[in-house]
Amino acid sequence: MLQAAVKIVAERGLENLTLAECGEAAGYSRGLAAHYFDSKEGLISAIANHIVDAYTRRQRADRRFRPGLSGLLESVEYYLDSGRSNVTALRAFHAVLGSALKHAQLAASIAELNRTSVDAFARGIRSGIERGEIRKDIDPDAQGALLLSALRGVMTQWLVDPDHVDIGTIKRELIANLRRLLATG
Amino acid sequence: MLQAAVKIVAERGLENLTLAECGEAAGYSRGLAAHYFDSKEGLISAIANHIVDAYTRRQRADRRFRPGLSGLLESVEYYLDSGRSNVTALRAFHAVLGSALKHAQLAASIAELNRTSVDAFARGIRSGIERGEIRKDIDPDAQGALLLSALRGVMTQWLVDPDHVDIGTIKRELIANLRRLLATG
Amino acid sequence: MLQAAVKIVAERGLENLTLAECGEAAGYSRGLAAHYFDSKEGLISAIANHIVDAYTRRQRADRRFRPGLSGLLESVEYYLDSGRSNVTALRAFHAVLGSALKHAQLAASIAELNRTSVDAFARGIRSGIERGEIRKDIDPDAQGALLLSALRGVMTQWLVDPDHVDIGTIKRELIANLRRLLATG
Amino acid sequence: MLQAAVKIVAERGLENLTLAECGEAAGYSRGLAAHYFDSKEGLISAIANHIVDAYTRRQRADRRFRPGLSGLLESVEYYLDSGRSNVTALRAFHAVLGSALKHAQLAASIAELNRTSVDAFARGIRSGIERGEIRKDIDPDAQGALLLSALRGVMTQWLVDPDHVDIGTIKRELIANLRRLLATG
DNA sequence: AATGAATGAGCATTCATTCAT
DNA sequence: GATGAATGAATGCTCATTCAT
Repeated sequence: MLQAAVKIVAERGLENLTLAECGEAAGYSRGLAAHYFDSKEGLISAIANHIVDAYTRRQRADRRFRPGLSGLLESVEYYLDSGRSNVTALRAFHAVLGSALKHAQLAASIAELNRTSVDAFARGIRSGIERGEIRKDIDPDAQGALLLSALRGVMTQWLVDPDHVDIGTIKRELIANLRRLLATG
Repeated sequence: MLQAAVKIVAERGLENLTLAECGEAAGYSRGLAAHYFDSKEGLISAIANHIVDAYTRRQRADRRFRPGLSGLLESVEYYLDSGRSNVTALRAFHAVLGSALKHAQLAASIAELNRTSVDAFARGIRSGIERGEIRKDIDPDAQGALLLSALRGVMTQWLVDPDHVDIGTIKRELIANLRRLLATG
Repeated sequence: MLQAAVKIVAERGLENLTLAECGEAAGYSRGLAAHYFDSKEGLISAIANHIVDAYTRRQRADRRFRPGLSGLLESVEYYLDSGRSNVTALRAFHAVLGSALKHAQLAASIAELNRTSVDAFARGIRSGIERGEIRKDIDPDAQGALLLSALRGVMTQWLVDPDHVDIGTIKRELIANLRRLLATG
Repeated sequence: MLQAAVKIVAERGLENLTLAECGEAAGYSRGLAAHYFDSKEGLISAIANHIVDAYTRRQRADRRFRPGLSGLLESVEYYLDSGRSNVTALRAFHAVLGSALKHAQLAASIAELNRTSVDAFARGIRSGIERGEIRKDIDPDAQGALLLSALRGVMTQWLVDPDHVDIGTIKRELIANLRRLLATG
């Protein structure tokens, strides 16, 4: 039933999903979603977690982050490519991100997701520093926050206007930026 | 009446605003908003435009973008500082951004806003290139898109978790990044 | 709309009245009752007060309590006769009395009604004492409570089984009781 | 399971008891009550009978009605005292009485209960008459109905407003009334 | 220009009921 | 004997919408 809901969330957002529609889209009765999730809030919470989990799991399941600068750059490329090739999951994920501020419960788990994501980039940067591939005079945490912002922001712009946002060009430019910014010597 | 609605949108999002509440919050009757805006969609459209206008107007009203690299860096600083000092407007603006995908009408105007914003940064970069302050081998449009992404993304992370996102540090790091990336020589 | 609801309450009780049915029974739309009374609780409260008011108003509107023992006996007779001749109002009134324990709000106003009703009988007794028609060695308040109990209890028994409860005989017996109990000498 | 339901009925009334809650309150599954009682109506019927039985059994179990006037007065005292000392059973019993009018099935058994109760008092009176302790010129059935009304009505008033209804005083006054009314000579 | 009455659709929620273990 | 999954109807509640003034 969760999977059936992802598509609806991708199309119309988290709060426009109704309990009845959720049950019917999964091939069950109108009342089943309410029976399982107890309340609208419970449904939103469950769906949101599922969407976030599915999105982040995909990022990591297919490929392990490799250490060092090249691993970081690969993960950046992969982030942009996988988003572009799976629009439904991307839209659903961004719908959840956009609803975080309206639901205290969601805000907490999105805040945690953000910290985890920033941390993953920061760890990649630190491993590059240890290897001598990345310069020491930068702040890994701040750079991680900026990198996550850039990646999500590019996808946001692309979702709202795919014809005028060239992910390919932007991706190349971002990779070049990172090389210039981070690479030693 | 528009102003009274901004606060509500900042707190509960664009679609959770009701026509009656909108009228009453402005000190009028429950029916006035419906009378003015005809329909819910009309209200959403008007409020969204007002929020976007108010937000972008603020960015430009106080100060004119100065040309060249230093003007670009100033505008970056100003973006982050003004967002942090006016949370209501910031939340309302991001609420509108987050609702863009669910409303075809909104999507068009947000897409235009994005193009305009990216363009403003791109023009700043080009003016820096003309002055010889910014290197030539970068793509001004892609860099504009990345810069806008970074700025909005940082504010998004801060809104959802202000205690764990240090805008000051990130701002310094971003400015340093831009100097390294863009400056000639 | 209140009047239309009384009949339903008399037939099926206070809590089995639905907002939609209430509006339709009054010749309006299904949603009007909710619009007027805001909530189910508001409806119950309004209807209950109206039923109690209508019942007690009838008791006093038609005839003023006359002072002294004869006035008291007249009011006792009238209570039993008017209940028997207006079954709908009686059933509605007893439905409200029976629901008092389940609704804190109702409990308070029924408690007040009880005090007022007991007081009215107590005052009648005291006026009889002053006139020398009623003996002094009784407790007017306790007698008032007992009298109210008897009157309501008789009607309750009659409502549930009209064929086996002979109000006429009981009324005569009650009047005779009161003469023997209260009369001086 | 029946016992577990009595408490709920005492608190929230007969029809606000749900089948699932009934099973869970007894420490079983949500579905057991439905399995035992088949339907909601079956549950209400069973619970109501159990409550009435438990209440009347208590009245008679501890003590046998003794014959004559003194036995009658004792039973009156016991009715008021036992109700006051076991509020849950009293509330549950009155909840059933109050629901009688809404359920044809219940109405029949409550009508029978009323006849039986009135009859018990009438028999007590008749035994007093036979002994020469109670005057002959009264109607035992009507007096029984009035006595039952008084007892139940006092408890009803006390339940809804225990602070303003003094059962002790009323009890003494009622006993005195009965002596004056019924005693020969 | 502004208000308020009235409507009706949409949705969350509760709960009796059925059915398969 | 007992449990749990699943259904669908009933209902309270919110709101956009319309209309009359």
